[in-house]
Parts: sequence; C-alpha cells; structure tokens
Amino acid sequence: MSKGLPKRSEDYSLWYNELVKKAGLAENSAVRGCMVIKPYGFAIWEKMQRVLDDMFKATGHENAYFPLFVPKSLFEAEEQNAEGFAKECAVVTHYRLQTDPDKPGKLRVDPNAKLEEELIVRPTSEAVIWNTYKGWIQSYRDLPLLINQWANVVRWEMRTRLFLRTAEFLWQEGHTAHATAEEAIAETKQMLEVYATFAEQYIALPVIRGVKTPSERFAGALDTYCIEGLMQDGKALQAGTSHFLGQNFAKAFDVKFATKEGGLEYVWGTSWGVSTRLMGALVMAHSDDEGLVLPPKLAPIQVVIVPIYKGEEQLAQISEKVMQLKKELEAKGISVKFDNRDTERPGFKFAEWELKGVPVRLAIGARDLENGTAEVARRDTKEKSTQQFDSLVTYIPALLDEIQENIYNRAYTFREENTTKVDSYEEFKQVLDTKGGFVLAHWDGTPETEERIKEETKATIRCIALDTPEEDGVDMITGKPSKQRVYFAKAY
RNA sequence: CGGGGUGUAGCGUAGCCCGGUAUCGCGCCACAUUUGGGAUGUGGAGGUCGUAGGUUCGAAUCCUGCCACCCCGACCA
Repeated sequence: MSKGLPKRSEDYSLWYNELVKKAGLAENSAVRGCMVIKPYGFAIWEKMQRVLDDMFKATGHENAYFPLFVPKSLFEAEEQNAEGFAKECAVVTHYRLQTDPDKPGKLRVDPNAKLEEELIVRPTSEAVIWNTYKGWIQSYRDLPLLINQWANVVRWEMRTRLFLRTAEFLWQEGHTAHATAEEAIAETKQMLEVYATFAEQYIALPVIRGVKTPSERFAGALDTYCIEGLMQDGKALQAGTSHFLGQNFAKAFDVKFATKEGGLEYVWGTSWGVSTRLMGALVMAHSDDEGLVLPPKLAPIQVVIVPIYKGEEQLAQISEKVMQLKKELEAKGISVKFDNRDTERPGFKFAEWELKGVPVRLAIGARDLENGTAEVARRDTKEKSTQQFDSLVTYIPALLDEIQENIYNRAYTFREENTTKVDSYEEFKQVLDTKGGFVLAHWDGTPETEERIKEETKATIRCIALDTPEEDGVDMITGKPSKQRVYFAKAY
C-alpha cells in the first residue's frame, strides 16, 4: 500500500484512476481497453447485482441467458440499431488457429477456417433476443414477456477508462415484449424508476429522471429515458437507461401475436440496462482525497475493528470482546471485519481502511478494556467519538443508516448548488467554464441548436427532466419559444 | 482513429543526448524492538531495461515495426 493519492482539486481524472487502482477495485489488463475487476471491486458489484436482481424479480422479471455472438444477418436486421453500433463492433471471422509455418512456436489464423457468416460480439443483445422472442410469442397469452439477462458486452471504444468506459463491460439488460404501446411505455418508466430508486437509496446518488432528445436516443428506440447524476468535478454521468422500442424490433424480427379479438399484431418492446459504470458513479460521487467513501448499503465491509494492543495477552483479551460483538452485529446483517493482522500497525490500518472506504471503524485498546469503551470513527465525516462498548450493538446500525443518509444529502446539496438556471448564451458559457454542473436553460427543440451548443461548448442536453414544470421562455440562442427548461452539462 | 507524451524490480524513479548489462526511495523476506494515525534497526532477496527485429565486437542507450498507458480531439453506457 503506497501513501498518497493525487488531490481531486489538482487532477480529478488522475485522482479517480489512482483511487480505483489503489483501493483495489480494478486494474488495467493485458487486453486493450479491458479491465480486471479485483475482488474488492467485484464484491461491490455483487452487492449491486443482488439488490437490482431482487428489484427486477419484485417487478415480475425472470433471468435468462442469450449467446455472446450475433450472426451478422441478425445484427443488421434492425437498421437503426445496427448502424448505431456498427462502428464499435468486435467481429469474429475465423474459428481456428494453426502453427505458423514461418515462425516456429507461433500461431496464426488458419486461412481455411473462415466463417461462412461473421459473428458479431454483442454490443447489446436486442437482435439475438428478438430473434428468439419470435419463437416464444404467438398469442396475447404469452405477453407480457419480462426477461432480464446479466451479461458482458463489448463495444470497441477508442478511449477507455476504468469502469466508466471499457471495451468489455458487465451489465444487465432487460428485454420485454407487450401487447400495447401503453403497457410498454409503463414498463419503460417503471424500470427507470427502479434505477432511480437504486441510485438514490443504495448508491446514495441523487439522479435526474428524464428523457433523451432524439439525437441522444438509443439506436432503434422511439424514446430513451435516463437517470443522470452529477459527479464532484461538475460533469454529468448517465447512470442508467430505459428504452421504449415501439414496434421496431418486432417488425425487424417479425414478432407478432394473436389478439384476444382474433387479430394479428406486432408486439411492443422495451429494453433497459445499467452497467459496471455504476461503480464509477459510486467512486466519483462520494470519495475524497483520503480514498473511497462507500455508502453502507453497498460496502462489502461495513465495520472494521482494529485492535490496539501490546503483547499476545492483550490481543487475546480484545479478541474475546470483539468476536462477541462481531457475532451480534452479524446477526443484524452487518458485515464486520476484525483486522487482527500482526504485521501492520494501527496507523497503517486506519489509513488503509479509509482508502477502502469502510463506513465505520472501531478501535479498541487497553484503555477501552478498562473503561468499557471503544473509539468509533465514521468515514464520511472523519469524526471520532468514544462510545460505551455495550451500546455498540444498537449504536452502529443507527450510525450506518445515518452515514447512508448523510452522504446522500451531501451529494444532493452538491447537485443543488451546482445546478444553475441561465437565460442567455453568454451566461450559459460562463457557468460552464467557471462552475460546471447542470445548467437549466430553454431550448427550441431543434437538433440544429443542440448540435451548435455541443460544438461550441462541449455541453450536451443530458435530458428533459420528467418533473420539470412548464415554463414559457425563449431559446437562448435562436429566440424561438420554449415550454420548459432542459438539463445541459458536460458529461462523461 | 489523428496530435503530443511515457514505458527501467511489486510501485515511483536515475541512467539514454555522448553505446561497455543498471541508481535511489518505497515495498518485499528474516530477526529483534515496537503497536491509540501510514514504526525503527540489522541482514537479505528481487531486473528478459514494454515487445519483436536491425546496426555494432558490444545496446536500457542508436534505428524500425508492434503493444500498452497518460493527456488533447473525434466516438460512446
């Protein structure tokens, strides 16, 4: 464990990168653009998965698994979708290697093993799944079809960053089919709300629920809903999307169903997903110059106990008390780590667990044994207090809840302070340059204006928020009328 | 993919211009003393100098290709 993390204020992206590596979340791999997710990072992802999976099940979805490869002919069936992803696809063209006759000990692609039809490594699974749905759906009785899959996908990105953008990433993708547009839209919105709830209650990240402009829509969707969070450097991060696909994929893959009345109609689709990018959101939303600050609900270790002792005898005395406390806390569903390593000193352990973002740290030494106390340090505020040992079993669960709430509130306050209403383009540019964050401004609804702003300021329309009140105004550039403000920001 | 930069022990680095197999710190291992905020001493181990070629008696050093990473653009969850 090396000392010192770069400061957020000095170099935010360097800070992020170093933090992810030093906290043991992930590291770069031998494969271009692909990361290794390390045990501590994966433990957080597993917690996310479990919570989300439960939420999906609670809303009636089932898990299934579809192939990694998509035959090119299927991939190109829905044109918009195919075009949208075409530039970032990994393609399998051969199925065999052979020893290279020119280079001993080396392999080469067997030129005689060319695939009849190329296979695309899925960048998303609509094509394979809708092709499958064709065989699963005949009647209105088969609907709605509510499926989720946990999988990896590959998008050949030019520039990658740990968790935020990697060539291969882990995600879940829900794919549903419905008898009516209304039902599909309701599903789209329901899953957006599931994501928003997860972001706010678990990641402790307040998010804007909104809908994307046509130019930012998912390729092949009629509408893309999203949740947008604000990171500490004032840049926005799209944390999840939910798409209303209309009948686009049903038509492309000929998925029809017999209605109750005896008619034959195309089904209506949705798809929705969140990825390991949420890990990036988690890191960037709360962490500080000392390391990670994990929300208790997602922390693999919620409480770490560091014994402070001289000699074996004292350690044994402390251990006895600690093991009992550990058991009682674990009975309440709290994960506790007793760091009784004899190879590191307390100060080192303090720093290490701070780097790893453990929400609550207890220190127990000879002094505490005498007084029947323990020192309690909380990661979010760095405050330390001395508590009666016997009260810890009730004190700690309450403290964990308080920390969860506090970091949410902190992030919420930050977002509010960094959301600015502007009415002129001058002001707009000035806010983006100096303060960053979300900028609420009127927009005339045209892709031309949106594009111009993007080119001139690098800010994009993150979304049209679902709960924005109507407000008459004029576009800050063209002066054309506008009925509501939209969220602009520079984004990841 | 275009422009710029970097690659030397687990990590951070010196050496490169001007060729003669490598410097320092942290970490690691052993022992001892330590332990309430990143310990100290003594001894020790660890290097295909990103990689593949080339030039040369000899390459970390010069030349070429490739790979990876970082920064700035274009693309994007």
